[in-house]
Amino acid sequence: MDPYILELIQKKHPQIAERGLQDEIATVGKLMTFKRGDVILDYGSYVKYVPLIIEGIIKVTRENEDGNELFLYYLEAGQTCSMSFTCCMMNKKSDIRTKAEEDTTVVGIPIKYMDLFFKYQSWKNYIMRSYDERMKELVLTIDSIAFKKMDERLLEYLRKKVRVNGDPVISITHQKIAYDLNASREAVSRLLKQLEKAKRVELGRNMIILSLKEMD
DNA sequence: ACATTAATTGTGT
DNA sequence: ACACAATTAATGT
Repeated sequence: MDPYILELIQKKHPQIAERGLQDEIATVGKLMTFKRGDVILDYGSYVKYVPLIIEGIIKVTRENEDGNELFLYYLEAGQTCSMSFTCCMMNKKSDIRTKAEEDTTVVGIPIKYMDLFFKYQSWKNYIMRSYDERMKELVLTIDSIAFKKMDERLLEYLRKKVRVNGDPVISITHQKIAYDLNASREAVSRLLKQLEKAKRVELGRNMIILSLKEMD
C-alpha cells in the first residue's frame, strides 16, 4: 500500500469515500506522469489502466475516417476518463485520443479491478457521476457543433482553453485551432481578426489573449 | 549584426 | 478551398 497515493486519492477524489476502496486503490494503483504534449492513449490501442486524474489537464479528441481530428473535451483534476471504462470492460480498442495538455499526474488502476471495485457503493456512485458529467458535457459539445456558427464555436473553444489553463494568454497557432474545430485555417484567422477588431481578443504570433470580459 | 530559411498569418479570388 | 503575399521568428555565418 502506497500512503502517498492514498493521500492523493483522498485529497483529489473525495467522491471515493470508503476507506477500504481507498486502500485497495493505493495498493494496486500506479502513479503515472505525463509531460505536456504526450499522447496518453491513441486511437486503436487498448486501455490498460483507468486513470484517476490528480493534477494537470488531458485533452480528448476524436478522429473520423478521413483523418480529421475533432476536439471533444478536457479532463481535469478530480475527474476520470469515462470512455476508458467502457473500452476496457468490453476489451475494445479506443475510439479516442487523449493527450496531456499540461504536465499531468494520474493514478492508473489496472483494468482487472474495475469489476472487483463494484462491491463498493462509493465506486458505483463515482462511476455513475462521472458518466453523468461527461454526457452533459458531450451534449453541449454536440449542440455547439450542430447548431452554432463557427464564430461562437471559436469563442467557446477559447474560453474553455483559458479556463482549464487558468491563463488568458493562449499559445497556439490558428492551424491547430482549425484542426480542433474541424475548420479551415483561413476561416479561423478571419474570425480571430474580427474578434480583434471588436476588442474581444488580442492577437500575436502563436498567441491569443482573450479579454477578461469574455469569461463568465 | 546580417542574411537565409522556415513557420505563421493575411488576403484576393 | 486554393494560391500566394506579407510578416515574424529561428537559425546559421
